[in-house]
Amino acid sequence: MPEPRAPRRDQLRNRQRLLVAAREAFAEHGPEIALEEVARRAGVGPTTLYRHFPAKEDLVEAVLDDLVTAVRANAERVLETADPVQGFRAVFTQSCDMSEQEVATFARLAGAGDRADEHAQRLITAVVSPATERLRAAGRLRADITAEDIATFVRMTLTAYSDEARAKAIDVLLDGLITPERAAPA
Amino acid sequence: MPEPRAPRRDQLRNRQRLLVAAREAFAEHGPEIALEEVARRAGVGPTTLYRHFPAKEDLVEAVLDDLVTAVRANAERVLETADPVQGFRAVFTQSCDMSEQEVATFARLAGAGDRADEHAQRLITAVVSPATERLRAAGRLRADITAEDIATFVRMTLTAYSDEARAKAIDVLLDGLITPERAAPA
DNA sequence: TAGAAAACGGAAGTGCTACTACCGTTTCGC
DNA sequence: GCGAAACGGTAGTAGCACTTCCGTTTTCTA
Repeated sequence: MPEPRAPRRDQLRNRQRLLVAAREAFAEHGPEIALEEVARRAGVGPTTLYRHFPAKEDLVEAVLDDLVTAVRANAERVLETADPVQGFRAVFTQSCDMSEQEVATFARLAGAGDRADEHAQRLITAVVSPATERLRAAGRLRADITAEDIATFVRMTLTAYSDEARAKAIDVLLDGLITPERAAPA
Repeated sequence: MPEPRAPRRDQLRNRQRLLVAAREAFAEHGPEIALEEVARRAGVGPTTLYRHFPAKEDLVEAVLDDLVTAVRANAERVLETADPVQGFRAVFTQSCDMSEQEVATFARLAGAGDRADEHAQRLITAVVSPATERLRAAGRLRADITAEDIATFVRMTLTAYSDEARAKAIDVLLDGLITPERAAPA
């Protein structure tokens, strides 16, 4: 069977423009904004938008992917240098502490329907999994806590109203999740 | 000026029917359900629904009020009998641990727009405030935590996916929020 | 219990939005 | 340069929030 042809440049360019426009539009107006407005901002026709993202939820998921990309890269970099506890703290904190606009956008999108919710959960789980497992291997993770749980906690903190409340929640959760160092094993 | 006439019986009855129907409908289908369907379930005409709740958000807020009523009564009863720490634990836990259906409904509604979000926050703050202040007065509340913060935490836990993850979050948060008893004061 | 006041039901209509279908035109890859 | 693929625009469908109008029924009250 023949190799499928590589995607055209204008296709990639338009997809990118749509993602950027959607991200901005969602940040300003939330997911209620009309898709035609997103298309107009991106400088493409409505049909092009629907060609790339057949349903609104597809666009929302793609924007969520976009938002998480930077966070994930950061998490991987941190894990290479920090010890398990500090690495976990950093990943957990900065997964919760994206820029204020990003947090607002993410929270609004993650609450925009079951499908977006689940997608956000999957994305965050992938981000926090390595740091969580490393913490567990070091014997410093509270018992019975899974990476899924951690992702849920992160997602929860994103729904906090103020940065202040979010910071407090992060603090309390971290305190409870990281167990104290035990005496050196035999 | 003359006393305004008392509300008619059919008005009150229809309002109640609408609230019950809306609660069920929201629980089953989330807030996306069409209002005409809610009216049909309640056995009233669409115009009657709009007379009682001019905007969909008004209906959502009213249902939230309804859902919180039982929880609040429970909280007040608990506070009269339990000591500050146990009272706080009970209020916090059962504010998070409504019946599974109630939690699902509440979470879906509380995420249904900014206005619903803020309303939910206000309601929960009112419920947890007394228990929080009593815990603070007993010197057992973590520093810098306000009743608003507690309400935020409770609301956060409602967005957890599974009952299991919610239970874990409650556990971790309670551990972090209640400070250990200090030596007897001078 | 009569009569006014108020709530009701139904139908029709507005405006917005997600999404589809069609089709001539432009842009790209080979 | 040629064919395939993506594009843009227009028109249309369907669903939903919300409004208006109006004749009918229910309820309160004197």
